[in-house]
Amino acid sequence: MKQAAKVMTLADIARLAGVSESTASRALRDNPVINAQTRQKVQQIAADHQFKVNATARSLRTQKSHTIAVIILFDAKTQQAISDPFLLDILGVIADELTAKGYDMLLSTSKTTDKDWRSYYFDSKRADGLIVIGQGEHDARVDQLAAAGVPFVLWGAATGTEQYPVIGSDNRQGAQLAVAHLIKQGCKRIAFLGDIRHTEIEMRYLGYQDALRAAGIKPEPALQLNTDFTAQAGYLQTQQALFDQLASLDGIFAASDAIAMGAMKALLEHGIKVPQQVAIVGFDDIAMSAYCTPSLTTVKQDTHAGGQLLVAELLSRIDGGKAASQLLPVKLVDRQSSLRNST
Amino acid sequence: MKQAAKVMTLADIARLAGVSESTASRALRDNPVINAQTRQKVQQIAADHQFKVNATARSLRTQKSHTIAVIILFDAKTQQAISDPFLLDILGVIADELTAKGYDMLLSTSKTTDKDWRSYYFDSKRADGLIVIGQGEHDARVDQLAAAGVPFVLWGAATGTEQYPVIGSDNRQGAQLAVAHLIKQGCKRIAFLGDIRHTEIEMRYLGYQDALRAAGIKPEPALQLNTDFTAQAGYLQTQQALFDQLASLDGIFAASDAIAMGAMKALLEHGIKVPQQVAIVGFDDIAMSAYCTPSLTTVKQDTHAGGQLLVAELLSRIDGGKAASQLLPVKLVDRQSSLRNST
DNA sequence: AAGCATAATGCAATCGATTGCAATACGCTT
DNA sequence: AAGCGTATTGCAATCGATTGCATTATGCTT
Repeated sequence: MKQAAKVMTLADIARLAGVSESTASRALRDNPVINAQTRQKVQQIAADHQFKVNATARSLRTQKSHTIAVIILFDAKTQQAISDPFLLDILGVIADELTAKGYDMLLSTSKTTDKDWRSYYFDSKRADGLIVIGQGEHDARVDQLAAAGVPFVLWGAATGTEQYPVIGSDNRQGAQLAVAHLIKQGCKRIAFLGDIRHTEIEMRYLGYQDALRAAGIKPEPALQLNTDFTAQAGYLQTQQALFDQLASLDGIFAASDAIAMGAMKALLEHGIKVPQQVAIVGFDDIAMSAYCTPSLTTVKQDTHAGGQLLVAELLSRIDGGKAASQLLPVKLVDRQSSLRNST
Repeated sequence: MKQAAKVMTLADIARLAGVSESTASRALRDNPVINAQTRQKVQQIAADHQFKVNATARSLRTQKSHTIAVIILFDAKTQQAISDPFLLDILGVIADELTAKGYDMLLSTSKTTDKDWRSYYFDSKRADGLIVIGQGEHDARVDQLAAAGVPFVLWGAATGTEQYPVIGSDNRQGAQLAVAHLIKQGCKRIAFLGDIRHTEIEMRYLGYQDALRAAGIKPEPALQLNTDFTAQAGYLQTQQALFDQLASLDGIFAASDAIAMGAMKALLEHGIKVPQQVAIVGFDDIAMSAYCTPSLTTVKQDTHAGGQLLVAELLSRIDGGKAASQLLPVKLVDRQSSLRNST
């Protein structure tokens, strides 16, 4: 029993059913040109033997692998995305959606994968299409995919100039909501912690500026502090800001919840009361945000809808349809870190 | 340029090199039966055209897909693992290690995948082997893989009775270290928050009991509280414990950092000082643990070594070698949540 | 020059599922 | 019974890379 038995092929199933291989193949696929009785018979025999067709043989013949490659794209110099709960959320949804649609999912990260995605995944028939998560700092490989007409979609921020479908949250509006909320809580001098060299963060910075201007506050460039996507970076950057005598800060908008938590830790360590002295808002609504102390006000991204859309748009594209960029709504989730009871 | 050009095949490369397809194939693989000059010539032409052999054709002929399926196994009724940073850490390492070894990684979750892993992944040649992450509550599919002789390894807790290789941290020792630390900090009555129906957590409970007994403290069954792997479950369970008049609690050992953070939130909300009144230790050392307030004492699992070992053992097995269960060392990382300065 | 050993290469079969088209079977109408 | 139309099935080719074995080429020795 320990020894792997010889794996059955379609030929074995056909023999047991007393039909040819081609009939067995068509019957298994429920092709109506085959008589219903024959179909049922073949399918039963296959089920009895837990038979699955050889996927590689099928892929070679049909020129379709029924596999999607998902690539997590980030900078070699940042460790952020790899442990970001937001990322795992969206990966889980993608995996489940692909499974439901009969596709397998290949996963890799751009950290160690310097290969040409087109030839490696698409031309060599490993995958029928690609989902790229993240934009890094404008990776040329994404442009190459688009130029080559490879079916793919990207999770990130659409600027409107891309030649490929981008799906992502309305970063600009999310940031605007967050900063408007901080202003409403009485904040006058709000720092922005995030790396605007990333398109998504750049859009959040625009929303930050929108909210400031709408309140008649002139944005100060010195309050925009490039920060990697880790709690550690948020902590160190906030410590630096306090040392740099940005002591008149009364608000922080962080480009991610991880950054926000690090910043909050630095503030509390300096005896600064959150939110009374400095209020904080993050972005993502990861599961932990409700359970840190104080709980974190944040902008919620709908990872579920995002994952579903990525899959739906890509499969539409693969099936010959069009894939369009889409902007997902965001929502402010207010919690302790920003609520000053200043009604 | 937008239109996908016809994909080159090995036959095209062979024609350009002026050799047969079999020579081209052998040359591309650097087979020494082919003259070095011929090899170099073929390889150069392939590189000039960014040529990759058709993966499905190769798999069919060689009977090897060079793909590993990674399955995240958890209960349908728990949402835990899907957003656990610990999980993403280990997935990232596995992905990178497999890439480095020339393998692709398929990812799926057991939530929506009820298929027979043997026939779906192994018999149908989608994958050469499997890595299963987690044990859930003794999933029969794992036993079936072992019985069928499918090459796989599992991340979890080894009880010593498994017929397959299990790789995981020394959960028992980790818990023992954590609880011994709490006792050293003066804790007398320590709750255990975790679901012992999971083997890993059961081992942690054994370590918890070991430490209590070593200190001459009799373990109280009422202090073991089944808790799902979420911060929310930790929060609710701790609130319940406080309501149940477990007010004489002075320590909490949580089976994961997420649970610990939820528990800490509940304590702080009740005005209970951490660690002065109740000290807390978690398990995992996720990135956030250092940045919550107070920072969380925890048991560090070496996800990097774990991911590497999972891959190494599985590939050894696939190559005809033996794969052995391995226990990884753990380490207590002490931080604010448990340090009472009670020297 | 002939013979032998070794190096290098190519032919053809193989892997297992699918599918176009031809052949066969069946049912109905005249 | 013959003819026609439709349903059902099977043959054989195909997909593209790999590899066993035969063939050819080359170099060395006698």
